[in-house]
Parts: sequence; C-alpha cells; structure tokens
Amino acid sequence: MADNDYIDADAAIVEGRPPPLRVRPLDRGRILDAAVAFIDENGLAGLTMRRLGEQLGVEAMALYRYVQGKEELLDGVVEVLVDGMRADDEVIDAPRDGWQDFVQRLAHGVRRVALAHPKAFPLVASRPPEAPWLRPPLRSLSWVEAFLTGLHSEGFSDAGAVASYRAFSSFLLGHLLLEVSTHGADVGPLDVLEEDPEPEGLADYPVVQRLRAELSTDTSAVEFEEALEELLNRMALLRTETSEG
Amino acid sequence: MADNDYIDADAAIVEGRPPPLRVRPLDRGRILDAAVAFIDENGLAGLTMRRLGEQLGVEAMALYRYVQGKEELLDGVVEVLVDGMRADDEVIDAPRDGWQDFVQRLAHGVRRVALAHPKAFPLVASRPPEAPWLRPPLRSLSWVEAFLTGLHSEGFSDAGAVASYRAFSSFLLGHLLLEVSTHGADVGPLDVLEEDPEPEGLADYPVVQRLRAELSTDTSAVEFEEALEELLNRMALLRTETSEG
DNA sequence: TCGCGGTCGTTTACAACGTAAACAGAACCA
DNA sequence: TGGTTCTGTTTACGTTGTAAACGACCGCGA
Repeated sequence: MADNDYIDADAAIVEGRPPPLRVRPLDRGRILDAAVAFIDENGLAGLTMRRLGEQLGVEAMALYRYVQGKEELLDGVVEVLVDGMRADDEVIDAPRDGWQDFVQRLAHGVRRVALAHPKAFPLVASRPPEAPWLRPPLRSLSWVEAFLTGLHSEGFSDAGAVASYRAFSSFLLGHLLLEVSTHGADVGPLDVLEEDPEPEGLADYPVVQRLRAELSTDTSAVEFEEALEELLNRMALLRTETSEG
Repeated sequence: MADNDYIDADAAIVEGRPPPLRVRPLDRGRILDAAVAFIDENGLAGLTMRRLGEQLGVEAMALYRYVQGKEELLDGVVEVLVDGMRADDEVIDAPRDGWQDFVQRLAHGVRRVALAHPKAFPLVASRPPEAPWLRPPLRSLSWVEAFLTGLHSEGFSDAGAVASYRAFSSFLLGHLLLEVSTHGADVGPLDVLEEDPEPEGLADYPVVQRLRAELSTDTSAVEFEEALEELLNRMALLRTETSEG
C-alpha cells in the first residue's frame, strides 16, 4: 500500500527541518500496543499478522523484524498487560501504609487492567508460564520480586510470603476471569452476543429460571472487595505463623 | 484414504453376522471424545479439522455433518468436559451427608476433570458463556440447577445459594487454572518445555532467586483442600444470613 | 429385480492465514 | 562517492477452515 507516501527527506533537510524518517520508524513497543488495541476492539480471534500490519500502515512481513512470530507477539501482549498493572498513578512497588494497603493497591492495579482489556486478559491467564516460579496473572519477575520483597519487609516469613503469593494469584485469577468472562472474553471469529437470550430451554430447570435475574446481575465489584478483605485476613494469619505447612 | 477398506456387507449378511455398517458410523459423541483426547495429547493449538479427521480415520469434511464448524466443535469439547465433571463414581446431584459434603464432592469432581485434561481445561474457563446466568466452570444448566437446588434443600436462601454459586465458581476457576497452568496449559504449536530453566536473568531479582525452590514446588493439592475448607466456612455464614447484600 | 431417494463420506476448490526468502529504497558512515 | 546497514515490500509456499459438488452405499416400494 505505502507506495509514494514517503516524505521527501532531502527537501526537508535543505529547508532545515529535522529529518522526518519516512513516516515513523515502527518499533516493538508500538506493535505490541497496537496488538492490545486490536484485541480490545476485534477480539483475540480476529488478530492477524496481516490485519495488525494494516492497522499500523505496514505490510504484515514488516512486523517480523520486531517479533519472531505470532506466538512471541502474544507473549509480548501479555508482557504489556502485566507491566501495565503496575503503572498506576503512584508507584506501588513497596508498602507505604502497611502491607494491607500494599496488597490492596496491587490487587486494584491488576483489576484495572483486566477490566480495561477484557478480551485480552484471558491470555494472561492461559499462556504457559515462562518459568515454574511465575504464576498467572503476576507473571513477571519484577512483579513477584516486588510482591515478595514488600511482604518480607512487613514481617512476613519466606514461607508466608510465598504462600501469600499463591493465594493472591488464585484469588485474582478466579475473580477477574469470572468478571471478564461475563463482559466479552475469548469470543470467536466475529460473534454477535445476543442480549436477552432464550427463555425456552429453561423449562426443565425451574430454580435457574426463577433465579435467572439474580444470577445475571453483576455483583463482581463488591464481591471482589469482600473476597480481597478475606484474603487479607488469611494473609494476616500467614504473617504471624512461625512454622508453616 | 478409505478407498476399499469397506466391509463386504452382503457377505456378512449371508453368513449370518450382524450388518457391520462399514467400519463404524461416526457420530457427534465420538468426534467430541476424539477431540478431547487429541487436545490432551497434542495441545489445543495442534487441534485441526484435518488432523482430527485423520485420527478418526476419516476426511476432515466428514466432521461437518455432525458439527457446524470448529467453533461449535470447541463448544462441544467444553460440553463434554463439563458433563464429565458429574459422572463420578456415585451420583452427586443431591446432598446426602449435608451440604458441606455435597459441595466437597462437586468440587472434587471438577478438579478431577481439570487435572485429567489440563490442556483442555482453559477452554472451560475462557470460552464466552452461552447465557449470562452461567459462569465458568459450572457452565451447564443442569449443573447450576443441581447446585442451587441442593443448597436450597439444605436451608440456603435464594440469595445465599446464588452468592455461593459465584464464590464456588471463582474459587474453582482460580485454583484449578493455577494448578493446570503449571502442568502444561494452553501451549503453542509444538512447544518443548525446558525442565530446569535459566538461572541467569535472576541476578536482578534476589528474593525470587532465593525462594525459587519454594515458588516452584507444587503445593496445589493441599492448598485446594484448605481453600475449599475456607469456602465452606464462608458459605456457612451465607446460609445463616437472613437478609443479604 | 429394478430403481430411487437418503445417508454418509470424499473430492475438489478457494480465500485467508503464518512465515521464509529475495528484494529495493533510504539512511548512514567511510 | 560508494558500500553497508536498516527497514519495509514482494513473492511464494504450505496449512488452515469450509462451501459445493460428487459418489458410494443403504433401505425401500414396485
């Protein structure tokens, strides 16, 4: 497509303008961001090397200079999301108002990203971890380091910190995937989610039919907070344990 | 491929044998079972209409008489798994030794399937639910009906039963996906998981490096039981609540 | 016995995909 | 100026999901 939309670099130079470098040099970061945006809009299944290139004004093969292939591109998307979980308003790398506040801020950072990218978040959960000591969704070394160091500095034992890491992981995974799954998760090629679905097949399931409204209402926000509170209670127990199991 | 490996039906009939119907008539159930087996062996990414047909001794297009397409096939796989969660030794459709035992048996039924099919289980978690009142992983009407009815018969209020359903769902999702993700989840085309990975990049992450062994050890079995116990405690509170939030 | 629709699987075909390899223009450094 | 490098394009190939036409077998009524 790009055939003569190059900028005349020579003309620019003689006029004293800074060299415009064509249109824009393209780099791994831009590609990854574009991929996230694409998934947000079109769903994971719609992501294609060719279409992603098109969105960047470039041919598909151009991407291969910055990512090894599609698999690595998806890993990069996960990387972007995981890193994005920390870039909150403030730095949240270390506890400042106690470990409970620390953990709360981390949890909300993760949730914010999950809700911002509901169609991409399942990737964070389902891609195989790159090391056995990294579990989704906190699957980056710096994340885990920050988490363990933070708890450690607040009086957690090694075992208590590790146990907390696991409890925190499964808490986030369960609640956020559930929340995100109601709000357009995986989604096939191009799916049209019908709004108010079949009231027919429910005949054999009277209880579901009766509680259909309650089951459909989205209470995930308060549930998240309540469950987070419980997690903190559990972690408080882990903190004061001397031995462990 | 099948060109003359048809059985001579006439010869069979004159000899009094039952009509052999070629080799085997192929049906939706066999296709779905084969798909599950295929994912177990080769991973989700390796599943292909052609390869699945090949495994069934049939051309790819033959499958299209029983499933609409690949999307519907994957939905069928989820269906098989979800149904398989109930087919335990005993029927677990109703409480018999109290609701706690009931919930425990359900949980272990789900866990058994997740561990039996670690590469397929993420499908149960990440496919979009077919109705807003069904949440993964208990995403079938009969499952939810059994769950709610069971709790209801044990003294749970409507709101308490629904809240329990949600807590149960996110509990299962979190713990089982975490467990399964360490044991070969999504996995790309054909991936060779290295065993003992890079000890190099850990230089900047001393705490992770020091706790690397603890982080890698698999304690999911006991964690599952402990967290299940906590869930039961939470549900016990839900049961005795008169009003709700 | 004949034929005739129905069922089941195959064959052929095509657009779209991921990606290797060769290429071409711009940028840079001598 | 003339390579060398950097960046994106072009071309090409094998694989995928799937529509459409086809053909072999079955069971049937005449």
